[in-house]
Amino acid sequence: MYAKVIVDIPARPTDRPFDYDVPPELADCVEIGSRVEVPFGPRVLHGFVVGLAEQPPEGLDPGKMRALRRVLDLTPPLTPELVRLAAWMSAKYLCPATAALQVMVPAALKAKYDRVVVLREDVWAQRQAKQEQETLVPDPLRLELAEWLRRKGGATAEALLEKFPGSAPQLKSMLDEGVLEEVQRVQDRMAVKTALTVFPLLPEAELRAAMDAVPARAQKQKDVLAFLLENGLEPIRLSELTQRLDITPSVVKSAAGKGWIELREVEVQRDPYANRSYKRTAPLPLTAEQQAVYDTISGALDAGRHEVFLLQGVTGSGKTEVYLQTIKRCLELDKEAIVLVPEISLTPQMVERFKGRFGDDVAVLHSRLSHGERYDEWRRIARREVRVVIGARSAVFAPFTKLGLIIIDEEHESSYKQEESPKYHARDVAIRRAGEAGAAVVLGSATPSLESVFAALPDGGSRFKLLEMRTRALGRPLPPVRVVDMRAELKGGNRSMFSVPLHKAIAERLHKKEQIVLLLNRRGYATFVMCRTCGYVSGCPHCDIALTYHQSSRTLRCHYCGYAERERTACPDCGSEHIRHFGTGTQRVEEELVKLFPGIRVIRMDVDTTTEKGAHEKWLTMFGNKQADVLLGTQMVAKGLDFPDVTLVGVIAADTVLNLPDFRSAERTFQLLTQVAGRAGRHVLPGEVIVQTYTPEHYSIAAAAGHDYEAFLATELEHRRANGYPPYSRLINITLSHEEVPKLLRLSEALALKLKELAAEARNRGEGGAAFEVLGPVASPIARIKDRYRFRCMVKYRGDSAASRIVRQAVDAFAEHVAKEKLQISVDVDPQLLM
DNA sequence: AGCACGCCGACT
DNA sequence: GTCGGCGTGCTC
Repeated sequence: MYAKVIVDIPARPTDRPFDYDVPPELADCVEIGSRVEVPFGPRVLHGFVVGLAEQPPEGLDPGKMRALRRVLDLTPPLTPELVRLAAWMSAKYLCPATAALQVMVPAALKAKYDRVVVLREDVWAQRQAKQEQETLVPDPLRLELAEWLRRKGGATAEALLEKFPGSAPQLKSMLDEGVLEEVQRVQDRMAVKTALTVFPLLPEAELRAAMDAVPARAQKQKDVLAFLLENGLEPIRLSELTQRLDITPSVVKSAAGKGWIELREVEVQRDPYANRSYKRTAPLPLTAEQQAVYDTISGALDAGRHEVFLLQGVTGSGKTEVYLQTIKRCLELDKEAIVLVPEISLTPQMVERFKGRFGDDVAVLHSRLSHGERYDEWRRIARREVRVVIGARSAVFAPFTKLGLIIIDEEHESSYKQEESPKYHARDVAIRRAGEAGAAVVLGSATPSLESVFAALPDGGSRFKLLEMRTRALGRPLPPVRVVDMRAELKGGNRSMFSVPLHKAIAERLHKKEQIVLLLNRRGYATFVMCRTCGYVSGCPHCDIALTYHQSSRTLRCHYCGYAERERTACPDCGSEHIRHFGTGTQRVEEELVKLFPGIRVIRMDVDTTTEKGAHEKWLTMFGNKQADVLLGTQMVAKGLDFPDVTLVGVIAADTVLNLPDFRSAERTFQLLTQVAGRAGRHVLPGEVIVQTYTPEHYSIAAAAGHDYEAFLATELEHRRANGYPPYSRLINITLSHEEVPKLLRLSEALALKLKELAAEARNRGEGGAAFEVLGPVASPIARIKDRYRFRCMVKYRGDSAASRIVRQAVDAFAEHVAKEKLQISVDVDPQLLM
């Protein structure tokens, strides 16, 4: 048997399958999706099997073929379906196939390569003999070194030098002589957690007899046997047994020595939710609107039909309940379901609802899990122990085989796009995967992305089916939104960051002991340092970007290259001491709140206060317990929170995002305002929203204030159409970088030309490439990172997928420049951030 | 991506 | 004469 293997070198020349001979003893356990260890040139690598054949591959000298060394897992971590999905991703997002495969498995399965020094015993023995013959005095350090390495079986050079300081010359000479050899070792990071478990060895009658024969002075051992008999001879964890009987492990070990029981290492799972119990909840009765939506989706589920539903429901319309019941239907059909939520809304509140409804049938995947925990959750999925997965972006790759439904909550969220390679969009991957599996997709949002809404319109080909829920489930009206013109406030002499109406509303809520959510809509939430005398801003010497201030270490750091410097007390340009860091903004708001309302209790949520693990949860719980009056934060307070006593939502400055040079800025502003407005008055108490802005007339702000998605949509679609932006076109961003500007400019222009040529050729052959436009090259918004200058070409196209192919051809044509002239090219298909 | 192979300058 | 610089080419 022969296998095609993608090796884990994410580079262009190795981005293709390599053929290997499968030795007969491995033939039974190699499958498509298996992780294998293969020889590759002088090295040993990990790879994924993507093809199997009985016949040797054609066109390859059979003498060149080498054999798989081993199969790394008992069962393949990927299904053939996921392997096909990876191939599609590789073609669509122009990433190496191995990058797509790797992103599908937990990090614990990623190979870690390290170089270790090992002793060549044969060569060493030879040298020893020769030295003895020549009666030379051996170097004691060499002897020690060799002996240590023999015992340890190898060590990294660093570990060796740490153990034997000053042994560098010996190390070097021994390597030169071939006594020591440096080899590459592959490490499996997968660590299965085990626990010692007690197993009875004898059948019941014999065990009982043994117990009766235990002498009185071994009372504790007797207790152990009694306990096991009482519990029907069930194996039990050693830790639990010692705890229950209040004995030490030595008691159990003695008993094991008598041959009554045995202790074995048994794999256990780290269940991060093990110590919590969830109250089981029953489905709630659906409103007529919810019922209609449910019926439509379950129609597709029952028929096993692939269909994409766009569920647009106002905030508070009860989308989650519809999800839960739809999943239930899916499970009744013996199919599996994936739920994607933005990382930020994967809160305990959300997890609780799913655990409460489906209990142990749910696995939760999110970034707060440790590698080990994540791996364990993933294994529960792979082993078919759960049928529902809820998680962030990468949960779309859950290794299910009977997938019936994928739900994407808050589908407009930009966090579904991965910003590192592979730069995939979970929504598009989900639709592709569901298409192949015959599964339904539900995209839920109160403020769907323009792309998705367009896909539901006849103009967009009616690829999605629109389902609407226009009323809130608890019958509460959407809260009134009051827009305050900050220009007028300024004219009226109010220079504070709180307008008169907001100030008054806060005071009122404090008086009534109701709660307030304040949003400071600041992008990047970065703090930078500026001189108030000359305007100097501390920038990174290697990148064209301002340094950000890190309070914990009192340093200025670059987010792009990691450069760091100490906080300054004087301006390096003019020497002035009026240099200060401009806080997150939330800090300043907090200060002013405390000044204006003495005694006010504020919880501030921003990067400074939420980096610690579990901090998020802690603050929200405190707020939920009414230990604070105000929850003040950045975007993170806008999502998914549900606190009954919140009756006021204030937006300090609505237009900060609006002024960014990105065609999606109006869309983002509208979405954010709508989301945050939805936090108010969700329960009995009526809510109110106050939005402060310098551009109250902007349609995104006006429409959000009127809860009028249609109005926003109409204006925005027209705007996009007029400018040829998505959804009326699609984009591919190609960033080139080089250390020298002239060369970079020349190569960028050559690439743009090549793209145009290839598009023209494709058009002539009738293979697509229509409406394929190349914009640029222009300098990237961040014109330099890590001392490399950056230019970008934007490809704007309509319709089919030929564009990815054309871009790939162009990039391939530049492979030589990449290799020889240190040019770097990075491609982002469907970019979400143009910055 | 690594690593080997291979071809030209400053040293015992 | 040799050691070693890193350019280029290959890995089933």
